[in-house]
Amino acid sequence: MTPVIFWIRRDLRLSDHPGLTAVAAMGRPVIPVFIHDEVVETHGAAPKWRLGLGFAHFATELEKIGSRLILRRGTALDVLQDLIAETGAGAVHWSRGYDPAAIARDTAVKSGLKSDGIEAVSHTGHILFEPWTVETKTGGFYRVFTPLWKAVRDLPVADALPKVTSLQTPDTWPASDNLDDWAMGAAMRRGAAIVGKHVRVGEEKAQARLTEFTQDIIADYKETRDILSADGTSRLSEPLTYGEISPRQCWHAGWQAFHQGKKGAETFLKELVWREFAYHLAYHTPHITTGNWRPEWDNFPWSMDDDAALRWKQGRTGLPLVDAAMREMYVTGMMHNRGRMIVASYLTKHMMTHWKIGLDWFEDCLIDWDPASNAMGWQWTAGSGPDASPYFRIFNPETQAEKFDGDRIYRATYLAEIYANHAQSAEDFFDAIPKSWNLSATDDYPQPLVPLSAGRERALEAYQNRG
DNA sequence: TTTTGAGTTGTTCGA
DNA sequence: GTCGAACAACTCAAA
Repeated sequence: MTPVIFWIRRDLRLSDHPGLTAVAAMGRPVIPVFIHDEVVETHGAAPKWRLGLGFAHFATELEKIGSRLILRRGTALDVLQDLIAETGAGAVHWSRGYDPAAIARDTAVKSGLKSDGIEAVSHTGHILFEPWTVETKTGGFYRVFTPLWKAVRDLPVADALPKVTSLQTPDTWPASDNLDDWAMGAAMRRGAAIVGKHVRVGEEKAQARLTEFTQDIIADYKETRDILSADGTSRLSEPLTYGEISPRQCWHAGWQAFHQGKKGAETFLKELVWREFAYHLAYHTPHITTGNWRPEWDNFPWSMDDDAALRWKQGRTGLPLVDAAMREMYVTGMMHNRGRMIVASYLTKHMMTHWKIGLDWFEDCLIDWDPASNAMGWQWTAGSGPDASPYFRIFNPETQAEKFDGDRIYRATYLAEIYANHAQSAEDFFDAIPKSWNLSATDDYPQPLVPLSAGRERALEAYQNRG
């Protein structure tokens, strides 16, 4: 009866957890371990900090069912080999990842363990449909969203599994690092206390949000999800990122709402499939996370990380809606979906700045950062990605403000220079930012960094003449 | 193999 | 103010 190591990564839940359910059923002691490994090492400030909150909370959930979460730091394979030597474990199980960094790490771990004679098993759970199981009629993977949606929307999805309520414990627990020593929030110079007011950590809150969303919000989701100041989106991206809720539970809840006649549910289900699409693309074309998905964009005259890009990061472009959205992200760790499109369009089109600058900044700031969705979203906006936006689709931040923030509530929440001390969030921004930015709430609001009309014309011409 | 229809999220202009 | 067309051409998926 040798112990089994369950390697926890982005699957911080007890409900509908195929891997954990499988090891619980093996009748052997289970040692859950989280490794601060080579992938975690590279995370941006906010995702890393939020991940720390996530597994600290999950550790307490494991303790409630009589288990523990062992913390170790180092290269994943080395740490696992050490733990196997210490505990006599004969197997390591984990939930599969699909982005290039996870795949590279896990491939090395699997072959290393197998050559040691250790059983290494990966389980499903992070996405709905395994990328290699969804194919076009001619045998390739989908490069366009709508055909993928039509292909998967009626596929069977297994029922959610019941919550794991007990795990056998080993005779002696291996030593664990002290979480505080890892300083997961060390790079959060923007003030974890401020962003901390907005995070929702753990499975219980995720389940409650799914219930609230499918009961009260989903019916009008198609319309209200676009209103910037409304509570009209699912806000499930944060727990989905860390596996605090399973996509399968979201899928079934969405279909249930749909069958109750809540029309907006279909739009929500499509959003879940967009998440699938991003992971399938990351799996089949891993370069999507690092370079232009369409190589013909490699010679486009992008600006890089210059003073203009800094002003975009600071929310000082002079376009109120762009700046409000950038500050929403800085203060809350989240940005409304429509805000993401608007700031991305302004950066890549009006400013003609490389999407990679935006991708990296989002990776540093977003508590719901997801490697696959972030890459797909930026390339979609820039036009360099699959199923990309046509070159002439350039968001006008003023028109968008009229349509989706007509009452100015969203802008007023975050822009102290224009809407003086209107809301706590505007003050929080100036408390959170680095001193080196040298910004104050009483500064004059700047003129537009790139005027809308001229910027649009310039982008249209450059995009048209590409290649 | 060839053909056909379609393709997340927009803006502007002119009738 | 409202509405349809133009903004391009190409790739993708399926028949």
